[in-house]
Amino acid sequence: MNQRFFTLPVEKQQAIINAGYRVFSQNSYKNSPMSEIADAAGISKALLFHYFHNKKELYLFLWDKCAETTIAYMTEYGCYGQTELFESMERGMRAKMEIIRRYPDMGTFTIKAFYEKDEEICAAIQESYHKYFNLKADKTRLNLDPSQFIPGLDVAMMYREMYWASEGYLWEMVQRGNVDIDQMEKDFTKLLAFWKSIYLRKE
Amino acid sequence: MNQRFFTLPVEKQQAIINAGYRVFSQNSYKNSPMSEIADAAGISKALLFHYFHNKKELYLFLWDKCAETTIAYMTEYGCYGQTELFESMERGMRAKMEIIRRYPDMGTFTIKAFYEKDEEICAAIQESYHKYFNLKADKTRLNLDPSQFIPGLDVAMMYREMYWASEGYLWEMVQRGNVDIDQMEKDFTKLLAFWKSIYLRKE
DNA sequence: ATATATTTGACCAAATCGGTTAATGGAGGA
DNA sequence: TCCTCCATTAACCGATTTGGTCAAATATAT
Repeated sequence: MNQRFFTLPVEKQQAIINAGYRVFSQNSYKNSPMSEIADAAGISKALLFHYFHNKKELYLFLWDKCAETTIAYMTEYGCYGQTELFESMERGMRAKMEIIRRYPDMGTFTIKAFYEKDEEICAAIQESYHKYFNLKADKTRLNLDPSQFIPGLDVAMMYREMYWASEGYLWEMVQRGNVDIDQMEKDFTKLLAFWKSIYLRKE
Repeated sequence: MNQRFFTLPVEKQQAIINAGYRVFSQNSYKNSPMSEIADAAGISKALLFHYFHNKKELYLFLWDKCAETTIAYMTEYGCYGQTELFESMERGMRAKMEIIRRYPDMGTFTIKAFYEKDEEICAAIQESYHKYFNLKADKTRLNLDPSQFIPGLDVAMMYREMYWASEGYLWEMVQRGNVDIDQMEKDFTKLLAFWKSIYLRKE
């Protein structure tokens, strides 16, 4: 790709990136026209091809950007090395919401890219999968000492359930189109308080 | 549309319907080629146009089929008029899983269609929205007498949380591609038991 | 064999695709 | 003021694909 892309104003870079995420997340690779991405970014198709020499290059750039961005935000929000369950959950959620704020369609793109069938790119995607493999939450470090929870609680099940609920919530929000981050903050704070109120052992 | 479509063997009808749901749920309306749908259904493009005279007609047929199917399954599984919370939750989930078994991509199509921007169809979609509006779970009939739950429980929050978790779970499964209904049954049974174990007041 | 219904390959004009090229226009330095 | 440089684009390219048609081929039933 053309390195001059990085000298563009950041807002313009993000406009192009988000346009790519949007179109690629709403269509298969084959059925995602470069012209539509250019339109969504507010630039001409020729300029898009000036920065990314072909469609595959743009797609793989966006793919790498996913891993890079995720790691960056997870690090910034101190998600790694957490030992306390709810603290870990909260930091993870805040990192995710911040990513959604900057790149609303990145999450959807990531999943779609992972399952993309087109032979022109699926090889390259699967090859670099290890970049994502590393991110898998290191639950091993979590302190899941049962004594902090209500007696007889199935801790593993609780963990899965909380994960599904937060995914379901985020998915509902993203699907809706324009995401209201402030509302999401409030909702998630309430959700977290709710979890604590029912799962933690009361004195 | 050509009424002879309904004289086809049911499996063939479903193959065509599922092909439509698949392609339309993975691409925007404009970027969904009829040829791709025909290929996915295992028939020729000409035959597809024989049953559905144009793309819009097929799309709107599939849209109506969503509402019709949902109502049919919800009725069959006795989802309406339930008063007990977990019973209602279980029946709803089983109906949804059964829909996924027959039409794996219908749910994704429904949401995508609802937010579709293409002016050729978005008018027609929004117009017939009332068909879906009726389905909204009639929570009013639910018996949410707090005495059955653990003391101090935020019942509304519990309800939302359970909804998000089941949506998040289903979404994860559908996204994965080939859905394993048996596994889903097991997972959901465990999930339901878990909810009861933590939310219901113990004697 | 004949009549009828199902299914398709081949075809169409028009649009769109990924990608290129030559030109435009504006900012900065001399 | 003129020149250079570079971001930006309109116009263009050949190739492919699009939504949609049609006549012919095939299967089915009588």
